[in-house]
Amino acid sequence: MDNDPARLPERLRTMPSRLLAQAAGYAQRTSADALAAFGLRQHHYALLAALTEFGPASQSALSDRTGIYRSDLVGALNELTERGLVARSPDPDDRRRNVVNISTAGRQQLRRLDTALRHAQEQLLAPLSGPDRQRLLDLLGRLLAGRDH
Amino acid sequence: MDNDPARLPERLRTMPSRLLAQAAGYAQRTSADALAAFGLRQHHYALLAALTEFGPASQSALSDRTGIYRSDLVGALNELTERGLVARSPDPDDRRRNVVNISTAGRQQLRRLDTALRHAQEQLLAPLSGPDRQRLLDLLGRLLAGRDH
DNA sequence: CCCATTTCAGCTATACTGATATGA
DNA sequence: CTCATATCAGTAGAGCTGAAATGG
Repeated sequence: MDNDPARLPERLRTMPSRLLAQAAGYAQRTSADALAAFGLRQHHYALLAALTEFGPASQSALSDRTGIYRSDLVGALNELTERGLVARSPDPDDRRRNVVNISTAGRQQLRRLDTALRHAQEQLLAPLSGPDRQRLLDLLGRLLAGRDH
Repeated sequence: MDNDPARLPERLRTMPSRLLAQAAGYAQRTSADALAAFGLRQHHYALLAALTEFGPASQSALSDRTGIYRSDLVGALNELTERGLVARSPDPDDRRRNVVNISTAGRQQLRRLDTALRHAQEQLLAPLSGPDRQRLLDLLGRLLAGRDH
């Protein structure tokens, strides 16, 4: 039998990319759970956020503003449309495009999601003091700013 | 046309779980690329690491020691076996079990992977000073230590 | 009988690629 | 003709669930 405590190999325990992955996985799970209570996923939230903050946009612009691939956007927008949270209409100025608008219901839903996500982040960061939270965000920001790819 | 710089909604830019996800994604990509040069993935590395650090083990024990699900382990071990990096043999003491061993070639490969991953982590952390790297790892560790799920 | 181990078959959310039809 | 847009089809790695077969 294996009565050993579940040890992790040192190589894995100390690898920065692993630690980051674990922390991010935990964070994603926490946020995803909060959104799942509304039957939505991260893509949906990102789209609602982009639409309220920047106004109506083409799918191409939404892709740029959320980082969601154009191909994945189609499905996410279909789901938001089914739920009445956004509306797609053809752009009269350029008939290749759709103009996507957030609805009143979409704005209301976004407010609820904001609250739920605020709680999720709070729970997530609970082990860290205010200054430590800021330090963490700062360090992550600097890590990302230094990317080459 | 959309000549706007690719702005991100503030909600997304400032959400801790998003920042973490982005940093982790970048880190994972960097490590995965290093492993892909050898035709391997993270699961393979984790398994080779567990086998060298803790010695031969059943698949069940390997699952505990790497966090890889038993169902996913099967395929990863098949691939390692095909490449001659590990060997599976039935456990004489418990015929439900396989004993997995790392081969000499597996040990050699692991050394090469270690080197490649060391470079990847170095590149990843390049924007941070030594003390800042330590602070980041410490903060992530504390975040993970405070989990409830 | 119940429990552990391995394997198989499947699903999910996310990231990503390539092809196609339509229109600028 | 070339380029942009939206859509569709498909791939990939990783996390996860459930069921089946075998054996303790």
